[in-house]
Amino acid sequence: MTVQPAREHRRTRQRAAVDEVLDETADFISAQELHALLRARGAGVGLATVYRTLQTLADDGRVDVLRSDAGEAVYRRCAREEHHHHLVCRSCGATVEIAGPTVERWAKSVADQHGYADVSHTLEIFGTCPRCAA
Amino acid sequence: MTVQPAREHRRTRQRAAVDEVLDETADFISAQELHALLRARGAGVGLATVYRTLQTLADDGRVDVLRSDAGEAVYRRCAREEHHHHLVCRSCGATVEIAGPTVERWAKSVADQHGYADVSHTLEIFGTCPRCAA
DNA sequence: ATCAAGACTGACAACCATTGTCAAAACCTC
DNA sequence: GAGGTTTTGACAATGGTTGTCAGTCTTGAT
Repeated sequence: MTVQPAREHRRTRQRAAVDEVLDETADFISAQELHALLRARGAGVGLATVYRTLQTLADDGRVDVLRSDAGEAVYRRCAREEHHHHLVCRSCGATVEIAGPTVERWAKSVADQHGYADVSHTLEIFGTCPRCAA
Repeated sequence: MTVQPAREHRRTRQRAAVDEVLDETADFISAQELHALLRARGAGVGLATVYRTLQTLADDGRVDVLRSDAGEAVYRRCAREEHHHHLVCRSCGATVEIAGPTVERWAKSVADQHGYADVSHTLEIFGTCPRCAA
């Protein structure tokens, strides 16, 4: 078997459209919002397709997913590939990516202490950004 | 005992029932599960009431809420009142409460660095507990 | 006890994000 | 192009959660 870099999915107009929106959008966006945006923009894409595309991207680690307070899943294309966290503005959604080796180690050690294996964790920080606080 | 600091809600059979289940349950439980459990136990309580009761408890900070991977809200009565986190078994749900002053400070400082005010954060650790790993 | 006021309840409908379905369309390889 | 596979999209179905509203229960006062 030849080395398969990562061409597992086909390039289609719909996926390109979703990708484009993700590139232009700095903040987390929900599948519904993305769908509405595409429709408004003329390049309509089926809702189911939007969901499938986002899910695929998330599975491949190409976008980050987290849950809004309402429990809705929101997506965002992130700059760094490695594991990281987010500092999100509660008011406008402005997001800063955070790398926290300290926390990673801490989480690991806490889990070890209690004998938990296969550890993963979620960590998001919320606050009011400088612009919204003004 | 005459001093009633915060009797904002009435005591009813239904709320007592929900409370009881929460006391007996060490792991996070969903509203649906709680409702089924009550029904099976004979002390039926309306589903809407279960939801309302849990929401009220959560608002009052009497139970912790977090979202399962499926996006379902799950509830748990916690031992400590102060802010803390959880180490949850991915398989059986066994939960350990964790206090992490280090993380609290870290989160605060990260937020400060970026000028974010009014900071809060969510942090949960998932893993496989010793018993499930066996 | 009794009562009135209003908080609480529950069966059911309504919501809404998300997923399943499946025939038609798009795509790639030969 | 032809054939086989992947993708799409309109629509139905699912499932957790919230809204509704008339009837019931608590509570504090009488």
